[in-house]
Amino acid sequence: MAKVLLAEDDENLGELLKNYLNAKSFETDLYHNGEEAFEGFRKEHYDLCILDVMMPIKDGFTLAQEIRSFNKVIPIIFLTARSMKDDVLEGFKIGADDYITKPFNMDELLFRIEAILRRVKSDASFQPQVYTLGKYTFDVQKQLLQSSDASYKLTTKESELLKLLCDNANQVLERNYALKTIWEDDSYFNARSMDVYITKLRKYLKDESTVEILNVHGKGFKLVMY
Amino acid sequence: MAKVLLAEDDENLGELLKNYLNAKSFETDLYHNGEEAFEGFRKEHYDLCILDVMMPIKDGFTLAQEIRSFNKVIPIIFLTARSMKDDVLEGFKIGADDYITKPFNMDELLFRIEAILRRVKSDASFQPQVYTLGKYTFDVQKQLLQSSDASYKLTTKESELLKLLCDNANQVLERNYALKTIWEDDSYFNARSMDVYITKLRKYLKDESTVEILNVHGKGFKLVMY
DNA sequence: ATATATAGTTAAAGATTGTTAAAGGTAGTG
DNA sequence: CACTACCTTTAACAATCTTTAACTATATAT
Repeated sequence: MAKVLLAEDDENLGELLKNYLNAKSFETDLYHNGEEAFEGFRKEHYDLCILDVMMPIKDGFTLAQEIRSFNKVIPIIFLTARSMKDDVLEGFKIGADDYITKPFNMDELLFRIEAILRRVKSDASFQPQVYTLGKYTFDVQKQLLQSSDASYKLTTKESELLKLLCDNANQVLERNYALKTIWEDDSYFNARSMDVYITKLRKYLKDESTVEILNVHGKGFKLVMY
Repeated sequence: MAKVLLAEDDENLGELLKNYLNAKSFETDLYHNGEEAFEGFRKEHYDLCILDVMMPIKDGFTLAQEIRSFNKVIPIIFLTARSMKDDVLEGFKIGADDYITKPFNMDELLFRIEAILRRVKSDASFQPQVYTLGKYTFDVQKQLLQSSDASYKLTTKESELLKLLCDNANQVLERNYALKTIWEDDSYFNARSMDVYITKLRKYLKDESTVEILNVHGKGFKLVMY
């Protein structure tokens, strides 16, 4: 069950799409402009974004840029009425995964959504994702954190949390976002559980002084690397 | 528009990849062994390297090592045969960013390339912000204020406020602006809280006479440096 | 000069986070 | 099923960070 963020200012088209996607068992939230959509993105956890390019207050490209600054991997599909090529290129520079030109067949959109999710999923399960943390390398698939001195087999939660921190290196990883991504819901106890895992991760990294997990009071955590 | 160095001894696969990447608007140069590739690396500027591990004359790992000795940040992706397992780890110690196992889907390779370039770009846009305050240096990311005599780990709020003061060094940092930036809203209590933090910052800086936080009555504060 | 608003300082209260250990769950094995 | 090993959550308490409160000092205006 994937959660979809839909940003579309046209009320009719928006509702139509939302209902269609819900019927196809994508839990879809509709926002009517870029600003609303970004707020929603920060508060909830989504697996995929569908953004209209032309929207009031904040356009789709700007929105995508902001979303990318918080999440480098979430798939983004643009809806564009214009078939202008330059705009499309602009979108891909920001890190879009696909675009679809209005008017379009909804089945076609569905097909593309499924294709992208399939690719991302198979990619994630097949492709090694490896981060460098000072002297350590962190292999997400293998859940392995190792240096020449030490090698730690991480648990699922440890690994998921460290991956999120790495994805947001040198920026604040917000508590709520992490909780909704890893724990599904942000409750008091899950938040405490997360704190316990932060302690565990800090222990693993304690002998690498160039990597540190800082707390940002009331907001979340920040993985800083020098 | 990114330039890609591709080192692959298999003529068919090499040309196929080159054409594919060119079509995806990556300007790709193909080299047929490690030695050629290294010469090319020295002559041209590339944004990313894709290296086959098994190549005649000079293998991919050795090549990567040489490339790394000249450039510590350029992303390197290895192409490896499926059988290799421990060898792959060897590659990461040299500083590879990712590896992909043959046979692979070209779309998946493209996805990895884009993901890595996105990451590198956002890393590059992150420049460590360090201010000099007399004998102190203030590292915003690390939230660290240190001199040869003392080192203070700043809290989030202390750090945010000091950063704003530094950004507005020798000019007035207005109360309302600071409150709205750091505390989200300017209320009586937040203003008082800010005053408390000004006191804290002054304490940290008290033994550095060339730096001072002045009050501008009714307006805000000014960080003056001589 | 005196009143009033603004700022300085310190300490306590309140909120969040850090840490450790025990309890509860889950998956594998004999 | 019982046993084990490991992972995750809950609980309890300590430490730290932020806000509030109270009191003092200074600046500005009447």
